Amino acid sequence: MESIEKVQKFDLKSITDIQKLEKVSFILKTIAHPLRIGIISLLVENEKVCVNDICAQLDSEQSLTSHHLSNMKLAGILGSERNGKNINYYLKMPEVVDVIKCMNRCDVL
Amino acid sequence: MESIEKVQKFDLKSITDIQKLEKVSFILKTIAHPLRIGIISLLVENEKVCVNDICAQLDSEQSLTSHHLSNMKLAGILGSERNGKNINYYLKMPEVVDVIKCMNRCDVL
DNA sequence: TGGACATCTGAACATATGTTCATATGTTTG
DNA sequence: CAAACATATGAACATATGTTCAGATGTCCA
Repeated sequence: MESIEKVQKFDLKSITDIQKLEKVSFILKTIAHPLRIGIISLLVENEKVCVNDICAQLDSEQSLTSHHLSNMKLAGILGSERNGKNINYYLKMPEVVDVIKCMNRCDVL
Repeated sequence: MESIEKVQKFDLKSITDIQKLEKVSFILKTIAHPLRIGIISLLVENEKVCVNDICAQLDSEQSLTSHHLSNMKLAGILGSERNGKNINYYLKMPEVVDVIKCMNRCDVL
């Protein structure tokens, strides 16, 4: 798909190759879920949160939340560190917050 | 899931309810695909493009491209208008461009 | 060490999404 | 009106994703 490189002519200067297009869409796909956006939102105000907190705040199932967290961690969006019995998650890719803020500005929503 | 409303305490002021969270994730999910991002990129420089143009620029299949286009149209991201034999697509939700630009700023990519 | 707590993990399943193909629709022009 | 062109559409399929459940793992503390 060499011709996708032509995209770079069209003003999104840093998107030059298909690999980048795929990385961008991969990240977007990873955060495109209500619960995940909820989690990221929590991480805007709170530097770190543990699964328990998230479940309490967002009224979500522990196991499901955990699955979503490891998914986002795997994708490089979150990091985690154990603190005693708890495991805290933090934002490793702060840019995703801007993405959500962008969308949030959307009139049509 | 009433407690998702608590998200609004956490700095993303305009995300107040689960419906909004779902709308935002719906839009993100809709654009999270390499070809679709390619199409949106084309629409940054070119106000309108037809399927034929897209297929030529992005080296994509006509039918597949058409499916993606109608999907994005259905989601309210694109609009279309016929011009003779061609059907031109245009951006109806310019905010998605900012989303891609945000991601593009991401170091980690 | 054993029990309570916090979290993860993997299997199983339901559902959604992307892709291909063959064909239909609409438009222009000779 | 027929042929050529541009595009849409629907069925069928493969694959990816989200969810639930039951149980495993790791940590703390009496």
